[in-house]
Amino acid sequence: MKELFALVDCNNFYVSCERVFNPELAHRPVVVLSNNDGCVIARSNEAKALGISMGVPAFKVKNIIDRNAVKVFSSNYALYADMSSRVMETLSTFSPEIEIYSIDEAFVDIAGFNCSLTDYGRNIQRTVRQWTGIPVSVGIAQTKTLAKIANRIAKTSAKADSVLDLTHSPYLNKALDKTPIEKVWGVGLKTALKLKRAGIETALALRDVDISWIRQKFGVVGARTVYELRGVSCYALEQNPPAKKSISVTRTFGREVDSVEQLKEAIASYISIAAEKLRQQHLAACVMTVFVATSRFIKNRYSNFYTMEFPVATNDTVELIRRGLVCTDNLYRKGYRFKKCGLTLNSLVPEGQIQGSLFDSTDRDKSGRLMQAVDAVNARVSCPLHWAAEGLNQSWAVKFNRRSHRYTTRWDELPVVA
DNA sequence: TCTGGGGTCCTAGGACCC
DNA sequence: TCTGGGGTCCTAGGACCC
Repeated sequence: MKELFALVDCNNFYVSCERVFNPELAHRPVVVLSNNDGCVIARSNEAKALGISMGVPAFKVKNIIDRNAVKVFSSNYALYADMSSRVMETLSTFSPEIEIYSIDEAFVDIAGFNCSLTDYGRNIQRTVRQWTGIPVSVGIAQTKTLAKIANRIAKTSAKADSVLDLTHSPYLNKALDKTPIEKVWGVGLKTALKLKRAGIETALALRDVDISWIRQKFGVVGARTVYELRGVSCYALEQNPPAKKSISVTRTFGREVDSVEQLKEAIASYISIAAEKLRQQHLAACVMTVFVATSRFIKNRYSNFYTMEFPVATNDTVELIRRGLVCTDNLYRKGYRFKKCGLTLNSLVPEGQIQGSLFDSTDRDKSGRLMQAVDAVNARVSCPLHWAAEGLNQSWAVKFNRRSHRYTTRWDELPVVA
């Protein structure tokens, strides 16, 4: 059967989440910032119109923000994650075949639907809006890449009004022609530059390019993009995401750190987050890489990483922290002001398939029960258990100076109706 | 003064084996 | 003395995504 995708994408998702609980924000310029209130990572249409670009450091647009009374929020990931799952649940009532592609996007398989696809898209849009308060746009096409393009135009074209079906559309060539090459899914900065130098500026030009030339210059990835633009699907719907191959936790400090003790607190605390993720996904890690770095923007720079292999795969927080602290000792250099650190867990294996070792003296049943107990407690309380190695006052912790309430996940932050 | 975080896939090149 | 070539596996780095 022919494939058919609807890409449902939440409009300015983080901003829209803030607006659901704060209606005063409607029609006003709003931005959401990254950790430590560093960069702009979401903008309302009004903020985009003011020329605030994606990813720009907040201090560089301070003037625009002040002059136009732009409302500024720190990231509130607890809120966004919860709103995301509400949106995804709503979508899964439309089709059992849905791929959650990111926090704010999902591909829905609508092959075999006989009704008007535009009407169907509009129905999705209305329902998500009504059930969650989040506005979405819907792009429909035979391939994921084309659905992306349809969605992008749906968002901005007044005529499309948030829903665009590009299957059998007389408008297809025009849509491709007005899509700049760098907006095509899979074409990044580098590839766009190379393509432009070859005179290819639009999605339409890329679709009609000689495929063997593309294959030679841009590899299989480039060729797939071209086929997708031609309506030949190369990327199937992935309903059951494959198991993770790596898990990382990295953060920029709220304040620079120069002592090894504080660096260790931070590493321990990120390891505890990473280990929890491992256990949630029933995985264990064989390899851990810890890294530390000073600011990238100073003269006296230092960054380094240290990789450790474990004799037996583990997801035990205590063991991982113990090993992580050894890594940190190896990485620390006196005299540097560290700005960032983190870790990646690699060579992940399913919990049930851990290879034992002859020389392993750890009581893994016992430590496993401890982890279960900790996870069980933390799932039920809003103030989770911490490990002593994480430190008590954590003066380096990430700053969220303008975070809104976690309306949907904390009893003490519920919205109040006056 | 202030510049995010978490992932995946592909490819080239080296190590190693027969 | 002459010193091949093909295959596999692994890794680092690049590019991309949201």
